Amino acid sequence: MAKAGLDKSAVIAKAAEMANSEGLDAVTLKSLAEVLGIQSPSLYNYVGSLSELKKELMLYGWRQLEERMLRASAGISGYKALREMSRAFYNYARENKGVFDAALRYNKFADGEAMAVTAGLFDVVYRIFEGLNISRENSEHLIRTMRGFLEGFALLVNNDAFGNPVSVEKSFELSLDVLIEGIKTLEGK
Amino acid sequence: MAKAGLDKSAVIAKAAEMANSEGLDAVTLKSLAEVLGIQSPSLYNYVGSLSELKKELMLYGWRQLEERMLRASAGISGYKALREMSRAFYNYARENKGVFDAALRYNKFADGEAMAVTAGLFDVVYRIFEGLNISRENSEHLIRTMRGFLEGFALLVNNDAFGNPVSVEKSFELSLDVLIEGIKTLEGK
DNA sequence: CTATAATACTAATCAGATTAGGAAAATAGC
DNA sequence: GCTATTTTCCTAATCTGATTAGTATTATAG
Repeated sequence: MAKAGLDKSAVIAKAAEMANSEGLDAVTLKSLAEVLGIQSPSLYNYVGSLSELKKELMLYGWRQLEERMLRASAGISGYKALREMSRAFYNYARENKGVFDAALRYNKFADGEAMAVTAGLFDVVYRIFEGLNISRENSEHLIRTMRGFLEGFALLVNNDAFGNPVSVEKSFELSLDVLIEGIKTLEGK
Repeated sequence: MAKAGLDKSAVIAKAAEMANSEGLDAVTLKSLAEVLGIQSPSLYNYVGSLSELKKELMLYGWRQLEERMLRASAGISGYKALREMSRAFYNYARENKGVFDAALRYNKFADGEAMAVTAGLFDVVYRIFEGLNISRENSEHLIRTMRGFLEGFALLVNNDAFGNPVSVEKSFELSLDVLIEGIKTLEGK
């Protein structure tokens, strides 16, 4: 029995790949082990349990999302930054359905880990709102507005929940327009 | 073996109750059968499988949501109606975590059934936007904006994903303010 | 009062997670 | 390079919960 030369991050990465191509529920210890060429009990050398694996997938997703969003907003500010970050979020969700699904489903604040992973992101968004002359308190509310919209919209799209043929891309852009116009009324408040 | 006097809707209702009190994942055929006082294989007289049961729970949720939202907007129009409907949605999600969770997770358009259940709701929302002199095309986009926000925000709240102590109720109200101000810029377009 | 359908049950089977115990490969320290 | 330790992997076994098969009993239709 030659060793497979795996490590924890390789296992998570393969699980992410599977989740994206076949759906989060298709990731079982059994199926993952098979793809990795080992027996399922051997996976316990890398993760403590299936639910821990899913949690790792959640953190993996938030890390990648943060990275993409920070990159997207680098060097710009104001509404343009907000828009670019939002698009980066949406694009990631579209291109990584399974991981995004995990990011949402296991997005419990309880354990604090997810919070730590995205702390940098929050800082940037607060700074954007600061630049727009929006009070800290309102920024806290607005972050929730944006999170709610972005996560909900992406979830709906990924679930094919929008039944009619109207362009989803256009809906996303118009939604950002609407949100931004609304946020403008809070400048200086 | 005296018959339990069950029927499909009683089974779904009990499953809903369990989902709300113990979480959607706590609803298994085993646990549900136990609560109903029967053996788990007997459940197959009412539902075809566990996943069918979950789908029924999803439809059950959308039906209740529709009913509450229609009631909330009866007799009013415009932004007031939009606000009341949104609050009804939010309150339902807060008070029925498990069922709401099912409503989101199984909210695939694919099978059309979910669509049929909420068709009446859509009609009303289109009418509200019509009353605001917003074009049909923009209404289609705006419904998606609202759905995205409402579903995402409620999901985040239910998952305790908002880590800081700022009032969530206030965030919800301010979010509605922002959305409505944004929508106002589309009147007549 | 019978024929049929509906509702339960028990006994099995199956899939997948997890645990236990042990062997081979890699690695650390000498 | 050699031995002790750790790591990685395996097989065998257990457990939980879904699902199927086959059967008995209760309700209901006529």
